Amino acid sequence: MPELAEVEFYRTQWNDGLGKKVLRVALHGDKRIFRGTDVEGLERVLAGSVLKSSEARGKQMLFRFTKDAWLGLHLGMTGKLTTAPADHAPAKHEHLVLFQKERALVFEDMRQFGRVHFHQGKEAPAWWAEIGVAPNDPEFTLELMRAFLARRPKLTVKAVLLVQEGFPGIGNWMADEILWRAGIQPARLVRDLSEEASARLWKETRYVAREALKKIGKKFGDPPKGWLFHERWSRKGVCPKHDTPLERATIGGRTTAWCARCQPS
DNA sequence: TACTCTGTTGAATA
DNA sequence: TTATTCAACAGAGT
Repeated sequence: MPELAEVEFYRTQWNDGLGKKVLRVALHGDKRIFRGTDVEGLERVLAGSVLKSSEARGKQMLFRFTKDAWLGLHLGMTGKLTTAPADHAPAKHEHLVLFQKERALVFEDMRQFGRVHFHQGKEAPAWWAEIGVAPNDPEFTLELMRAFLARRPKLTVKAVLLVQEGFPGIGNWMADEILWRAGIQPARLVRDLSEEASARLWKETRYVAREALKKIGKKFGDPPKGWLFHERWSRKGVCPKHDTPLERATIGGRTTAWCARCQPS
């Protein structure tokens, strides 16, 4: 579930803990979300450190602590960040809990497609610096997007929108929303896009990213009325513009919904 | 009961 | 190097 805007929303859920010390760390260190992570170091260093700040880039989040400690989080498909009372007992899927005096900062992830990174150093970890420019960033220019498309000519447009190096933060529902608004058939190959079509793709990518951030990033909830979002889940979904039934297929390995009338080619 | 579906992604294979 | 497929996981729905 968590795409660009939802990630931003979840990031802010730990804001109450900013400037406060972590007294104790509870975690399920054998879970998949910790794969490749120095769990022992994470536990030892974060206990006694103070949460200083946080930032989101695409679907990634980075929390900065004192002691030069950095906690990177990815929510996968079912990850959530919440807070709980200080005496909270971690539930089955609450794999990482940072206890502070007044509250517990909770990371839960039922299906464990998410990920926890721990890093200690003056600078942010290398993987963080390498994240691409997200569509809500002013640096996400038409030229930048076209340069990325040029390297993926044989992907379908639907598939290319899901490649995080080029479109950080875009996930399945946002991709469908963008293509519907841009009037592009999702199974179209990238190399067959006209100049005009790629310009529309760029414009709508930015629009959907910014609007979603505005509406969902602040206060969790559904996108505005009239978005394809509200129709694409249901078997009986119809195009918000013409009420024509939506087409459905697996494209780029993912369930895809589109309107044959709005997106003929 | 058993089988299918799911908003992610990254490893293995071609 | 780039594209495709499948598995990791847990639960809900049919």
